[in-house]
Amino acid sequence: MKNNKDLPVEEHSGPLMADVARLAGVAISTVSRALANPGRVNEKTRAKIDAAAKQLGYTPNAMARGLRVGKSNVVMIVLPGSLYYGVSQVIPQVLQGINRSLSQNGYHLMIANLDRDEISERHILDLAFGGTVRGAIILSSDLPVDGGRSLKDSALPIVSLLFDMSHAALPSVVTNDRQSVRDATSELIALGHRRFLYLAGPVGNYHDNERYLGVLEALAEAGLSETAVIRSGGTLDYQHGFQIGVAAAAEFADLTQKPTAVIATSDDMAISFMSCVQRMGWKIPADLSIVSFDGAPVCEYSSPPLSTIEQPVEEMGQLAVSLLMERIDAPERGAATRHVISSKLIRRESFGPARPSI
Amino acid sequence: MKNNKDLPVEEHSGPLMADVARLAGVAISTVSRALANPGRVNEKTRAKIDAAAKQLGYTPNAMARGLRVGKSNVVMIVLPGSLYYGVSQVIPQVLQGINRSLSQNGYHLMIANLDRDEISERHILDLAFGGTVRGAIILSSDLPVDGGRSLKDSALPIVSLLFDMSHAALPSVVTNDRQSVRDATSELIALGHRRFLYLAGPVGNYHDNERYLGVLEALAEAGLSETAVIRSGGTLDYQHGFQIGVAAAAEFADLTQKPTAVIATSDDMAISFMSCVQRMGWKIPADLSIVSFDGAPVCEYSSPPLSTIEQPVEEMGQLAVSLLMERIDAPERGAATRHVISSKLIRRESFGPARPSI
DNA sequence: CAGTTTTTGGCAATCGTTTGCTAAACCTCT
DNA sequence: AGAGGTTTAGCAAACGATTGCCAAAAACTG
Repeated sequence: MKNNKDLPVEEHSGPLMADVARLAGVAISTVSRALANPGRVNEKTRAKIDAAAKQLGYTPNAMARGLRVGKSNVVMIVLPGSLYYGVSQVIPQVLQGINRSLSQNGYHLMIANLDRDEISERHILDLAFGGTVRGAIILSSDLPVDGGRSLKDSALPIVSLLFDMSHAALPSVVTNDRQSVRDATSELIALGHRRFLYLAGPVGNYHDNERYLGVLEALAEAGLSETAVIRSGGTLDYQHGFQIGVAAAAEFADLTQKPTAVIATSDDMAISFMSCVQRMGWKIPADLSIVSFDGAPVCEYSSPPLSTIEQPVEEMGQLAVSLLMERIDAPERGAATRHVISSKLIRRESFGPARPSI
Repeated sequence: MKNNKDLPVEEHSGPLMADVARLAGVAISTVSRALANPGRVNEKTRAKIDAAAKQLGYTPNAMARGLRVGKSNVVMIVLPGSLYYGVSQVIPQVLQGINRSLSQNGYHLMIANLDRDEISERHILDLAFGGTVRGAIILSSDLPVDGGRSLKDSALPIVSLLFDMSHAALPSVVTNDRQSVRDATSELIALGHRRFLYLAGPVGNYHDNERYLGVLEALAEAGLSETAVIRSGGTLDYQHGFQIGVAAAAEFADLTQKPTAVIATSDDMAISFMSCVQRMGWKIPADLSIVSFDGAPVCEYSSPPLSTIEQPVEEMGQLAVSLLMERIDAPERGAATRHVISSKLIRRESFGPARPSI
């Protein structure tokens, strides 16, 4: 094993556990036990070993360990297409929170982008089935499939974030999209608004569904008809939020009976919508109230400052991680619970009482 | 090897290469060669093997392969603290571009957050020295150190992105911060501006240095004194861009001799500054011209639309990846080249001729 | 059909660590 | 000093793939 015959160099990599053992004057198995198990080795020798390891700058080979014990310390996050883009900052904040929590648990974060193409799906499945990752957090309503393999029937612990996938047996961490939009809408109704414009995400999308239902519920509760709200958009993905807002502004300009309040499902849409509509001469909030979703920091600095429903993404990310840790530690496959963390409306100047008449 | 004595179950993981070999009726070494080497095996048997692999849903174990061949297919990106936050979207776009390029090269992306604390530095070094990652792209001007280990003297191929670290023997991909700011400043001078306010990033920061130098160079070229520019900020990190802008607005209000043009080193600062200053009654661009840096999409929708120097971050990310691939393939340790990709000023309504007099 | 080339099959070593085992070494306490 | 209990050494077998080697088999060639 250590008879490196007559090969003088071993440039390939750093010091091995055998080197540490030799320097510390102990057996290799003792080193292994000292570094991994807490109590199985005497304190004095452990100190000796630690010193030797530090002196050599020894770092255990993660792949060798992973291969042996059959597990890795990597978690992957599956992100839909380019959900980056724009301003909403939801994804970066999520990454931030998740990465921090994972670090504290001794895990690393790997990014897997779920584009529509076959190759990215295969990559994700390779990670999942190739033993590279120990668990996954997904931000998408459909799991990748390739050939005979599917994330769904992998033994990998998975937690869904932002999307409610508890029906698919995945523990899910979501915000109360519907309720928070419903509350916001009710508030607008209380301010006298009776006609609404809803800026939609892609039709069929979980968030768009929920938020729109929130609007409808508020209307119903107030005894208003569903015709009180006009849907705009629905074809583009959230990543094209700005375009959606621009298009919606044009649509708004053409309406004969103008709504007095706008509910946007992302800050991007709201920002570009507001900008366009102001350029056309409408006053916010005098002519038109606007409320949007996400809670991007920039909303505070638009003119007027934009009211938005803030998602506690960092907190959600942390919860997702701790759920994942539970699943990893105790792989009992029951109880796909749904955890809701409430968003809250940040009230700013972009909305106010409805204009008396239109 | 395959005499699993009398253990009935092997739930641990999916099918092995041995299973594929058995199903395809070939030897295990043939399977290995078929899946890795392109030409070493007959086309017919390779097809048989592929079919068997697909039927079983076989995925090679990445850690076993990695251990054997001594390399992984993971690249890590080292991000400074929480550079996320805000609106500038530089980081998310960088991640996007890098991840896409890496995927095309068969690599995966791992995120390593370089917070100030010791634990995160250790994590990064564990990744580097533990054989987990094959290369690194860093977005920071200082490399992590822990105990006797330092990224600097690891054999890991590293490429620096956004920061010029060619002096530290790292190939670097940067934009022409200085030149682009200089050009923008010159343009403002040509419009009659003679007094400037510069919204600074943290003092000592590479980008802040470069961009400020750009301003100074433009002033010098026009025969103006350095006193023509007032620096504001310099204490907070870029992640607190909004706060910097707010503080700068207050500072601006107190100035007895007002500048007529503002040069901000990030979009965040510019946005919050503009918002505050407008609220105080100043008109943009009539009273004050503003130009900022980054090229966040949202700038198009502020009021007035914000002029900004757009960094081609996606392109820079791609270049960084291809440089890294070169380093990986040919680990000759020479030529730490510096690659510059030009940013360009996007002219919008936030700047114009200087107000006749102040 | 013999001779040559291409393709496979087996075998075995290897990557660096973990872990079960037995026996030896050490320590503590009467 | 010997009993009883901890620790450690040393050995060896994993983990799942890659790879060099040689012989066997198959496929071509003339």
